[in-house]
Amino acid sequence: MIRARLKKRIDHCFAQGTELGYWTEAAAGLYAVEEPKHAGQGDYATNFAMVVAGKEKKKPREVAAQLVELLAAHTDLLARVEVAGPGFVNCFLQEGVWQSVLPEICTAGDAFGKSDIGREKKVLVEFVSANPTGPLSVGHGRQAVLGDAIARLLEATGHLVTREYYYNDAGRQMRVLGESTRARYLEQLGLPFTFPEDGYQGQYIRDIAQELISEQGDRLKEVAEVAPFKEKAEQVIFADINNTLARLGIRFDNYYNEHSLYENGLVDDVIATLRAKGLVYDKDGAVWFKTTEFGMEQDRVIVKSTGEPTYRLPDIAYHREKFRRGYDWMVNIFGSDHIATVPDVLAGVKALGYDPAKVTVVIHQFVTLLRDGQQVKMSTRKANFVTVDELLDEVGPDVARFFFLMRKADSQLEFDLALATQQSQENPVFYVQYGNARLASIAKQAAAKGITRGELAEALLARLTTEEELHLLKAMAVFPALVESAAVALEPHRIVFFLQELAAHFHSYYNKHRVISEDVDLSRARLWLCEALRIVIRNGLTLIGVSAPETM
RNA sequence: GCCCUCGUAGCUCAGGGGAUAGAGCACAGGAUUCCUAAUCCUGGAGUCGCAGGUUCGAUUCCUGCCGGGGGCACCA
Repeated sequence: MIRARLKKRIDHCFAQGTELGYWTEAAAGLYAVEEPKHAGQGDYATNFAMVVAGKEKKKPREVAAQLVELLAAHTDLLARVEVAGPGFVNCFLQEGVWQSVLPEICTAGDAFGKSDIGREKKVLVEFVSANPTGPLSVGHGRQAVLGDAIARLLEATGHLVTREYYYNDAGRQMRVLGESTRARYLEQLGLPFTFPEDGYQGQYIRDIAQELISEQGDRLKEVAEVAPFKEKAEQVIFADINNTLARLGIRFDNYYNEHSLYENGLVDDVIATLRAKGLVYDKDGAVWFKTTEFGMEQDRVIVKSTGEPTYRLPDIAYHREKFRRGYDWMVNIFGSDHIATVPDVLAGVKALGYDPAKVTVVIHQFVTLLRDGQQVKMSTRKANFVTVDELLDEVGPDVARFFFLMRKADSQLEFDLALATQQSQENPVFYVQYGNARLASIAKQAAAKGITRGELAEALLARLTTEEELHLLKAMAVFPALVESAAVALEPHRIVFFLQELAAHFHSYYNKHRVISEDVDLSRARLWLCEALRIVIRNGLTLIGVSAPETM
């Protein structure tokens, strides 16, 4: 917020300079105002002179001098301006500027960090989308938390968000699930059975079979259809998945069933539409989509010679429905194993006359799980995977969420169970939460001693002048811009890193300075500082769906 | 073979066209008569995978190579 203020002034100087003939408008919008890495280089620095000099073929130092001259009129904001290094202009703010962030934060409260840059754009965030064939694995967990945090960021920045779970309960996978369940059912009744070659081997299938036996007895032993087994399994597993998601604090607005696309003729309609456009042809008994028309190496089958569609076709139909439902932006969270489906679907969208640029796919890499220092290889079929439920039993939702968001989506995430469980008191999430608890405790202590913050307008915020206090004020001032950039980039890990840094600044401050002292004015100013910190930490934690306990 | 992605401190990872590349863990030492020690302070640690190119300036962008992961089906 302070940076934006300074940027405006520099933009103004740029315009003045063009009028004065110092430079042309060639460098408009190309220079930046940023925070220097090192102390002594000012509160902010701009590469203005280097960028302008590059365009004008001038010497950066000369341009810098001209900018300094123009900035001299802004003594209300700037105390001092220096030219440094190859031509950086370092800006030192007037005292009191940083303190002005406190009233903004404290007045905004829960709203601090929120914005309306989304302009009520309708966004569909699709994530998890696991078919109900088994419990959610740790990999799904990462996706669930990532998707939900992205949705929270978008909501905080003024987007109208729908969280959607796309699933299919009609495909081959589900048939195998039903057959697996029937096999276990017969097995547990002591009857002859054949377990499907690629069946689901998890214990949960046995549990479902047992449930069927206690509900139905052996009444299903002669049933030829797989339907009753499949339906039972689906119902139990979906309930389980939803329960897991609820434990993570994740709730979907909509579950979209792939099967409904067939029932409503939407899949056939895609073929018909593409065929009418000449983008589909028959070969070897299959139906092909001319993806080569969209820059791909080969055409793709969308209906197999058996008459069954491939996954691409309903995926394309589904995405068309997203457009038809009126979304302005579609965000898909996929695991890296689904990366290959993306170009096909985007080509389909384009072929149907919609703008693929409105679809953003966030690909996240796998979770590598370490148990006892050894990597656990996971496979859904063989059921030797760690479920999100098991993880939650061990570490709880706050730790799980925080850990899943500690890495950017592009990076593989190493989840060390030994670290997350046995040494949980050393987890970074507690470090941040402890900061919040300390802040709450300080407020309580102050109240117990009869010291209140008093009116914000009357607080002597100018008393906040220590290096640590200025660090904290600067850090908090960045928060709204951080939330915006994290939302636009769909990168919630930035919030996690910010929180860790802010908490570190606060813990350090706490150990060096006393908030509550004999100096009542100073105490009050510092209590307001703490109040602002509490707001920022809590708002940040809320963005990633982690709780902010007041005692620990 | 082709496509995507990653390669930064002993380990796990941030960062990213600019001025001296950061954090946590681990390791060593220290801090509490006082607001929660789940905290803090001090210390060492790096050819930013390799080689070219673009640029006033590259760890960051481009190309190639090497290495890890994922994907290239009439599986999803």
